[in-house]
Amino acid sequence: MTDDAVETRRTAPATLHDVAREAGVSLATASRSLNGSTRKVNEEYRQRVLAAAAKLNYSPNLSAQAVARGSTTTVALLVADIADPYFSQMAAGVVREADRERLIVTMAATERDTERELDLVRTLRGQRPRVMILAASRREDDPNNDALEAELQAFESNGGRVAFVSSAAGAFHAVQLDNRAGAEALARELIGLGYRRFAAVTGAEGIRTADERLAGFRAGLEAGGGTLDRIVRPAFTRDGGYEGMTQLIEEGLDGIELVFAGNDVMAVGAMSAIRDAGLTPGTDVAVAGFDDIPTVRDVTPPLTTVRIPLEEVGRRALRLALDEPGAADESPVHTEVVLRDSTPRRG
Amino acid sequence: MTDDAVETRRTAPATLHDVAREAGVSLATASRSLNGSTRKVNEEYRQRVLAAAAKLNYSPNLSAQAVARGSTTTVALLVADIADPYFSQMAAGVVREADRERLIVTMAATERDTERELDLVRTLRGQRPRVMILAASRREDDPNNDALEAELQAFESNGGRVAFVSSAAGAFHAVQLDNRAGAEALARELIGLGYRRFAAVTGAEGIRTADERLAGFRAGLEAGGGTLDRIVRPAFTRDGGYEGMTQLIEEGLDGIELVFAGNDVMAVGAMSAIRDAGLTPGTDVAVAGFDDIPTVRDVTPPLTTVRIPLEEVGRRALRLALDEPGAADESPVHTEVVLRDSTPRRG
DNA sequence: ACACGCCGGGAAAGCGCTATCTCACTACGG
DNA sequence: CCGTAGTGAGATAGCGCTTTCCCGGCGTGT
Repeated sequence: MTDDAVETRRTAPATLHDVAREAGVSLATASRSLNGSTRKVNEEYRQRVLAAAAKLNYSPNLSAQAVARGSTTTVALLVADIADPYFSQMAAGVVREADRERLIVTMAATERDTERELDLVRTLRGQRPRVMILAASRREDDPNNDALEAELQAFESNGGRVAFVSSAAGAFHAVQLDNRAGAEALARELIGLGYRRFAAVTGAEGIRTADERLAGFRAGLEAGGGTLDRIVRPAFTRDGGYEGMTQLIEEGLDGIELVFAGNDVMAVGAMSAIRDAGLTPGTDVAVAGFDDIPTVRDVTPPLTTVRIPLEEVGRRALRLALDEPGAADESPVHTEVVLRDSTPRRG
Repeated sequence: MTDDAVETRRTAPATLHDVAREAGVSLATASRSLNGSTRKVNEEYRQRVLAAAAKLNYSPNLSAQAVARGSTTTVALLVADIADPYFSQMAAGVVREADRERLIVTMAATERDTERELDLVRTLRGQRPRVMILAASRREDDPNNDALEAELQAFESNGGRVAFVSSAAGAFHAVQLDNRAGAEALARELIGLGYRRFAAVTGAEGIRTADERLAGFRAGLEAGGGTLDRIVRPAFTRDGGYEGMTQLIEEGLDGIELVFAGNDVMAVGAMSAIRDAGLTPGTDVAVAGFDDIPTVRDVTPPLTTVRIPLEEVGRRALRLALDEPGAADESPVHTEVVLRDSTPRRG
């Protein structure tokens, strides 16, 4: 009694060869019947092949097809953190659009480590995906940037397509998020609501997204006569927001009316910190974020933020990579200030 | 002047053959040098091959490897909705564990459509993944269940591994979520806090997760002398929660002290509905959820819920599929009631 | 000194497919 | 009635790899 006898009989998957034999046709005919070949095939044969395939529970081996065809049906997606709503919303968009194109998405997380990112790009390149979408946040001065660019360049010159999600992506196509303009518009609106004295809680210097948003916000304030009195730069995460806000409170808010968080998860963390300090967000100190992740409608008070249509961003990233260069819409994604109760009009 | 001349020279990726030629060794030696073969290869040759590979920016074609080896390094993951934190947290766990094993994750979303799910399983089977993880919610009586089971059975008999995330998965391995016990424990605790009259807002009948949680909750109440006065069953989503709660309020809460939502996103929606109706969640009517997604710490008041370690669930699902049968830990995942301010002690 | 095993490189046979090429067969115009 | 285009099925040459299998060269024991 061998081990094999114990578990369910393990059989190799049916191959096209098996199907052809079962149907009594040649390999070529079987292949032509099962996937839209240009060649016509006698209807009777076709039916025989289809029946045989069904009978044998045939499932075409995508790897073999990829090797034979010299191209895959795969899209690779790189994000910083899958559990972060910012990225998971985007990923949902990519997956949805990929599905429409009957493409399969492989997903990896850089965990915000550029070394890892480079590694992942190298590995994923082995898949020969049609497209690689890089949505993980870029850092300005990273030592790995050059290597990454080289790797992607190689990928493109081998016929792959690259799409970034970011504001600028060097030589590559990108879905442009106009962080600067969005933050600037937000600042103006807040000034309009009567705020004058601000602080910012945002990610470390060098994270491009964080830098751009801060710069835009500052520009908007200056134009309107507001002042950015304090800036803290903890991690670009929910806990970073909490921590940064706590620090701000401990050092004394003295007069700060509104805290601008570099993204929504930070804003949410900041609100918790405010509350834990015995203050009321919105009333004692206003809070604004960026992204408009779903959660922020449900916190109290609902958060003022800059809306980015994240799912659409994901979809557009894929389209951008798939469509003929030129045909694709490379205009910046439309962002929009959404005022909610976390920034009440100031008496 | 051809089109080719316009864009960057498009060259085929370097093949192992190219590397071998460049290094002046045979194909076999190149192959053996570049991936941990059992066979030893002369250190000098090895270095030559490595250098050649680096020079040519060689990236092994994973599809070709898969065909030649007859096995892949892929894991397929099916979830209902990637943007839903419940699933994205789990996905993050799967991806992390997969990364540890140097496996690549391909991800698809069923959008809660069992037809699609079946389709996706069929497609993904073509990848010949080592593992398929099905985390999308099961429905009790779905007409596609048999076909799905057959498909998975075929996959397993071809040497693939299947792991479900759910309470029961027929013949397949599963990471068990003890929804029933969790909900029952929650009910007991709530009774202990002084609540007696309850309503439930949960997903449609037939969604196994929803049914089990409701049954458990009911059992807990009965044991403790509480009553479940009303049940509404909208969609199993945030908006469903909002809608269900609105309905409850419109029909009159008369005496209901606490609303149990079938999951956290529903609870969050319900809290918004309560607030939009001019009431205060926690004070006017208490709310409890299930899952403990990150968001619920940050809503006001923080939500009482049953904690599921979602990331761990994802990791365990992969381990379960990868490890030798028997070696894997198939005990139900530990759930834990987390009392927060949305259910203050009563009277 | 010689047979014998071991070591490790190279040739080559696949892996499951696709796509090109071949070729028997039909149909049709001159 | 023959030559010539189509047609469409089948044979086959790959695709980029891995992994046998073969074989020459070396070290050892007698």
